Amino acid sequence: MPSRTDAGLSGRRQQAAHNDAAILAAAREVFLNDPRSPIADVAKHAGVGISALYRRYPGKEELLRKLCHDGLRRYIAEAEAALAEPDGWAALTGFLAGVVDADVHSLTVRLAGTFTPTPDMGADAARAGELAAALVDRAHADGRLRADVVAHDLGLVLESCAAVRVPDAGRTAELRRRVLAVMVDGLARTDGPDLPGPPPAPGEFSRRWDPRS
Amino acid sequence: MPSRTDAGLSGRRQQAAHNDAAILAAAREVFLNDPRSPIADVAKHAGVGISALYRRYPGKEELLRKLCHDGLRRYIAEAEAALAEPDGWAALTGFLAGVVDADVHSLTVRLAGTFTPTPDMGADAARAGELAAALVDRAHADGRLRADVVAHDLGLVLESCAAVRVPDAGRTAELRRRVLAVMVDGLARTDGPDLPGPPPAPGEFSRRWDPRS
DNA sequence: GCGGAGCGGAACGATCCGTTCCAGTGTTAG
DNA sequence: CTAACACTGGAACGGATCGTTCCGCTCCGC
Repeated sequence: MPSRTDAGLSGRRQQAAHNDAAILAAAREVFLNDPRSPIADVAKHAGVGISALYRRYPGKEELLRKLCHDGLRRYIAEAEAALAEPDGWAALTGFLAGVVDADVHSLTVRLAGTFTPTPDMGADAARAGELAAALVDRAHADGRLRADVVAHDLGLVLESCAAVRVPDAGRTAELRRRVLAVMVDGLARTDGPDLPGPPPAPGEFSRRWDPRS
Repeated sequence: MPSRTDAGLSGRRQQAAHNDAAILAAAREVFLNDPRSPIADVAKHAGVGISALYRRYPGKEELLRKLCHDGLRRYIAEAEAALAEPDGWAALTGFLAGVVDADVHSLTVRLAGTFTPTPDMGADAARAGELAAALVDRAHADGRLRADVVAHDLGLVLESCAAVRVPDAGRTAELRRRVLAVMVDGLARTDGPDLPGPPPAPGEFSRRWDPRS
């Protein structure tokens, strides 16, 4: 065995490790573009055959689950990193920008429903919710966040930003930043009237993670 | 023949007229929920058989085209109605609210690409673009609209709002209004920094209407 | 040199969906 | 009153799609 870690491999093993990454990257790109894409498109996009894919994942569902769970973990990581920021308002806006840039919400939202979630994912989703609530609380404490904004409004904001999509990925990121800037300024307005309608309820967006149906 | 108009019919003709409306309403609901729904779902949802559908439309594509074109016409009507408003800012916000409430953007955007557009639709799309530009110009003239907002930013806003979707249609409308309120306040901010990134270019969103591919 | 891990891609079977077709039914013209 | 017939519901068909399996090949690693 060449080494104890996966680094510094050569020959066949190196190609396998490369394919690992290529398949995941291709899957992200393809399924982000259209969650119902055939699995063959992922293989083609990764420049590998279908076998290389089925060697790593038992089926399509497992691949989607992994992609989605990775996105959820990234969401949590962004939230934790943001909470390290001392300024509550900067933490919140930085978190939103990070999640939007990483295209995490597309990953989790657009893929949800295409597979049956695991209990693990439910737990992570719960943790993500707590972190988001903490970010909102801190922003409120700073007095910079519109008073009647609740934690679940973040889901609304992220979903809205994720909807922006053009063929070019880089351009998509730019346009999303633009939309986010508008929304952040809207969230920052503290002298305006109350937001209309009942705020989003907990179940309205997180139901996707219930391990059923 | 019972009458010269379609009003006041009876018997079989009345049922036919009723089916006309039921099919269109069902198609709107079903295809809005998922543009790739099978045509049989539309018939089931309308409480009619598949024949009733094929009697009215030569195929699925024509139905989608009609739905989409209707949405586009509604967009134009909303814009024209808004332009009658003397206050430029109220015209713009009223237009946005009208389009969001009517779920027009979902209708046009989510259905685009599922059929080949007609030249007529291209012309209407161009007119819609002109009206949107006029609304933005007037809001700018009032000094209430953020300076670096361009006409095509409206597409961004509408697309973002249309992304909000929960199983219940009424609740969806409420949540969209909430998101729109945030964005409108963001658009109203005139003392902030410039919006990031190059603004949306004309072709980036209207390409859908080109009668090709 | 050899065993086998890893691979590419053809083949298969199931499912889905648009469209066609046919038999039934109530209406309306004469 | 009755004979067309406009309209309908839904079964049946054929084509397309897609997830998965399988087979033969290559080339690393011992």
